[in-house]
Amino acid sequence: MYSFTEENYLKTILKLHLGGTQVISTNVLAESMQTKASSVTDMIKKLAGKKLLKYEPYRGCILTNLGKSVAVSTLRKHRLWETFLVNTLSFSWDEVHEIAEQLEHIQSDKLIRQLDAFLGFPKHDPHGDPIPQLDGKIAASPFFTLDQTKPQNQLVVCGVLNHTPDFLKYLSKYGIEIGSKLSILQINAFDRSIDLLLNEKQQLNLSNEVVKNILVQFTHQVA
Amino acid sequence: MYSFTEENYLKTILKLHLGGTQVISTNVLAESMQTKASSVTDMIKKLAGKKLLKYEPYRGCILTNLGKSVAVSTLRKHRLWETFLVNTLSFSWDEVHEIAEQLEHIQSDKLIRQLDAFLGFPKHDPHGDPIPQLDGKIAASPFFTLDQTKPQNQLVVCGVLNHTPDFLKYLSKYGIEIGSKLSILQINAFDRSIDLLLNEKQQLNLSNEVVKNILVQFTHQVA
DNA sequence: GGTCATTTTTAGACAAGTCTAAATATTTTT
DNA sequence: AAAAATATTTAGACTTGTCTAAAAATGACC
Repeated sequence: MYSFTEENYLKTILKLHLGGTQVISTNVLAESMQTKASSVTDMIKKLAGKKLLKYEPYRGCILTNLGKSVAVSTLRKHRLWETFLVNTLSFSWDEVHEIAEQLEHIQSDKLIRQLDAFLGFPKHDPHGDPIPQLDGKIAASPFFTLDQTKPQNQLVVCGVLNHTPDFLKYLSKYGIEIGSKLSILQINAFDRSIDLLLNEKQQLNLSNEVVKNILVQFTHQVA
Repeated sequence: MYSFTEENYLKTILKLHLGGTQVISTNVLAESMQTKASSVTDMIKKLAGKKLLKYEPYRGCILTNLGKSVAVSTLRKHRLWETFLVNTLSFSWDEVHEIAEQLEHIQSDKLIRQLDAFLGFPKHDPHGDPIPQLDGKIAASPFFTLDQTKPQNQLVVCGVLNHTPDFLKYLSKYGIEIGSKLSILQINAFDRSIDLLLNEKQQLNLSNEVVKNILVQFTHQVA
């Protein structure tokens, strides 16, 4: 129905919308897509022609409901495939993004329905991001970032905001993964780093840069 | 590494080779690829330039070892994905070809290794075709077509030669599937149709056209 | 409100893969 | 072995998505 490239543009615009931007400028989109502004202008015109987004020259673009539904569906496929790769094929969370970028474009509604059922209708992907449901609804994340915590909080790691392999490998090195238990010992005001106890045995200090990118929730809640 | 289109050409040429043709002519390839001869000439030149096949103008082409290894790898991916769709995601054997045509182009060696392991290193896909192994070896099929049988033979259905949804649905209608047991009652000389007993209870007559496209082996052997 | 810097669009070109129509080889027929 | 039929290749054009370089619009500053 839509090409790989069209789906990638729509997905990127959706992510920028979800990140809080109403109107997406050509340059911002070019940056996100790792391409040139002139290429973006061409593609935006094409997508506007297909009623997938609204475009005002020199102003930027906004997804239409149609465009949003295509983008959400692509995001749903991406996150389901990531879940499959980690849960079923034993990949680690830093290896799956590239492969899911390819798999998300496979065309078959039944394939995705069956995959969803096989995985047990998961609510979150391996990075803790919510998986859009069939009706297009994207649950608000019940998680918050570790830099919003207080001393003595008992937390569980639920996801990350930075998905780069470098960051994910850094966490793996310290044994931090989805489900890891964190007890906050102290928040250091001068550099906003956090001292904590990992899984009730290992004491660690994490920099603010790391802490900002870790999603957590309180221990008593259930994912 | 290679584009979807390049992989599809190589895979199609390999299938024609496996069907017994040494040198593949432009028109035959155009027919198989559902495209025009002029397009085939262009692509063949390109593939020859990449050392994937040998091409003599007006004569035809033959895969090189390099081209063969790419084609076999694509065929391996195709058949592993078909197995996954049927065994894991509950698809029926007439629904999987189209989806596997897309999935076979996903680029990740690790993905295929993990998928193979998850499926338990299957030897045959859901149509009974051998799955090429990692080293590139394609097992000769131990199966023969049902029209080569004799009365009183006890057989098991192992695959089909015709993969069209129409044919597969026809078989499904009579309850014939991989593993079905067939007892040959009589071979009718005038139309070469066969009377047989399906799964020890249902008597059937199958036309020669159908019988030619069903792969079987003797009951005592193990797939 | 005019000048300057920035952002965005346009114009023209390129690569991949396809097509039609015309030209050229090859094979078959006589 | 020449004529006719068939197979194959070439030439030129089209589509999708990209790029560079130049032109135009926008916004900021004084």
